[in-house]
Amino acid sequence: MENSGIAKVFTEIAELLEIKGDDPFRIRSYKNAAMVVEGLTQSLTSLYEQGGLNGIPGIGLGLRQKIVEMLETGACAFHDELLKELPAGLLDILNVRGVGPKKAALFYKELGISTIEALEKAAAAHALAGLSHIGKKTEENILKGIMELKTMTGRVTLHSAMQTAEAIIKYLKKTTNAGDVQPAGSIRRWTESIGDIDILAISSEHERIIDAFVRYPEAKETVSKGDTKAAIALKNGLRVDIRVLDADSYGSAMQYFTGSKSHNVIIREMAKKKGLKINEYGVFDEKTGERLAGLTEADVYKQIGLPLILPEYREGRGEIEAALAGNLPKPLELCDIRGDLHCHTDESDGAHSLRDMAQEAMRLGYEYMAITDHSRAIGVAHGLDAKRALKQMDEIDAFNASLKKAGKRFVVLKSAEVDIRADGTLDHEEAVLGRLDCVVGAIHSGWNMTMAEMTGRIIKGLNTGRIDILAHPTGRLIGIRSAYQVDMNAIMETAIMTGVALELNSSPERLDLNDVHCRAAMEKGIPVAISTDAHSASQLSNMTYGIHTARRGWLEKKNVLNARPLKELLTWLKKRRS
DNA sequence: GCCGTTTTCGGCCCGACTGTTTTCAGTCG
Repeated sequence: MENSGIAKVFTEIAELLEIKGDDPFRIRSYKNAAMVVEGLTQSLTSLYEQGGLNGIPGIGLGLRQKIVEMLETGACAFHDELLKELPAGLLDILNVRGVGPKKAALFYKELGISTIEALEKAAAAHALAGLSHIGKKTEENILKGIMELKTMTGRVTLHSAMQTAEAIIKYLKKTTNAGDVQPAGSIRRWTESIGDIDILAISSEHERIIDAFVRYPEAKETVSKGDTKAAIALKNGLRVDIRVLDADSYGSAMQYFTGSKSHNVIIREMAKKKGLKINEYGVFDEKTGERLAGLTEADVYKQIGLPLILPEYREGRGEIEAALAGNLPKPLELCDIRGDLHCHTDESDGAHSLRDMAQEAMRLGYEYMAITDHSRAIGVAHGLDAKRALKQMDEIDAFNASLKKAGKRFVVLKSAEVDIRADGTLDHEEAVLGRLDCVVGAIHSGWNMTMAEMTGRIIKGLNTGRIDILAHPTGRLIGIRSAYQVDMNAIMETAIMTGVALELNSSPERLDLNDVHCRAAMEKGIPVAISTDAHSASQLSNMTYGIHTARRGWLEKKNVLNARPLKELLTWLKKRRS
């Protein structure tokens, strides 16, 4: 079993125990374990083989035994037992907004409801009202919740959520006198996809802000509305939460509202041990009630003996332990990037010429860029055959010469995004490969290959010794296409052996490597190339998404191939060719 | 079920909003 499968079992156990009304703290342990497993940089299988299952925080004896059981047998007896007691359909019912474990248990016990369809029927027939604490309004909300589930857009890319958030913030600033309105939550942590948008507004006129918010023209309905918080559902299906607080609570409010939940739970536990209480209003002495901090986030962290932890690190994945030990990564900055190593021109499927792309790269302050047009296997992208590739290289040489003559300190690297064919061979001949400064290998076909086939294909490609960077290593498109089946651990081991760098593709639809893979690469000492895969000049600025994803993976400047100055990069490339 | 310079037993984050109630349970983040 893979980590994600094990995490899913733990989540389901937690949910089933909730429906059963089990000990809430036991439930929390299972939920926490699911998140811990999800954030591990190594597969549990390999940890188990190396005897490394001990010492994972949040995984004690009981959970460890269940992990071993799942690795050895592929199933968890406790999970199976619970599913014999309770129908699996109850887990679906929990996805209906407004229905939690208590109501699901009530409907099941009293009416035998165990599927969403049955729940919908019962609500429509007014069979629910009359049960304890259930009235007409609850029935309406359940029907609404089911409708919402059916038409749900699901999660959206960070990029799309940011645009929506910006529009709402602009509207609020225009229509009210809010001092400060900012995105918080997962947007501020730069998670790869967003389930709902969180906005924090600082103002003393709470009511005015809330009123304006629920009247937002793109809002389909008001989900909830109170004195300090409200929620709306947008016409596009996204949900937006707002919280309005006074200026002196800015730091604590931002800290609270940025999350993540697991990070905040740890922070508050730490505070409690120190006799403090942290909420969105500030940090308080638990005994005297005296307010000790709240104006800035740094003050909040300082009260519990921590330095300010950047939002990207706040996932409850060891950042607090690292902060205590003074081992937090030095945050990567956009200005650390010296060049882009994956860009297309109108020679293949890009929109702009070599010259236009280079000019934009220079404007961004880069020292270099690699032009990586497709190889011929990508027919739809007008991929280059040997003749065209060699001709493009001549053009790049001439262009570089003209830059040098003009006194410009900028170099275009002769490069290509070469397909690794289904049989593991490369889609350019030696005459082309031998003349390139930098070779980016990529998979663009055969999505249905088995894990063994795909992994073998990529490993064979890397073992040709011709590939310098493996582009978008898992091939996923966020919310559109899941990653192909591939053993990333084996790929990384091959990358170490062959000295190949892995790409963090900064396109908001890709972000591939993802954060967890980035961290694994960092731990293994594999250099990561943060590239945009730009198909137009403006897409070169997608680098920002790569930077923040890299931060989420704890990458530092020293881990990033294209944070190296040109001279060092060329030395690295040359060494690989000798 | 986890965890420990207050504890190996007894703790385990915190608050807002809704709908159902006559003071609060359930849900959510």
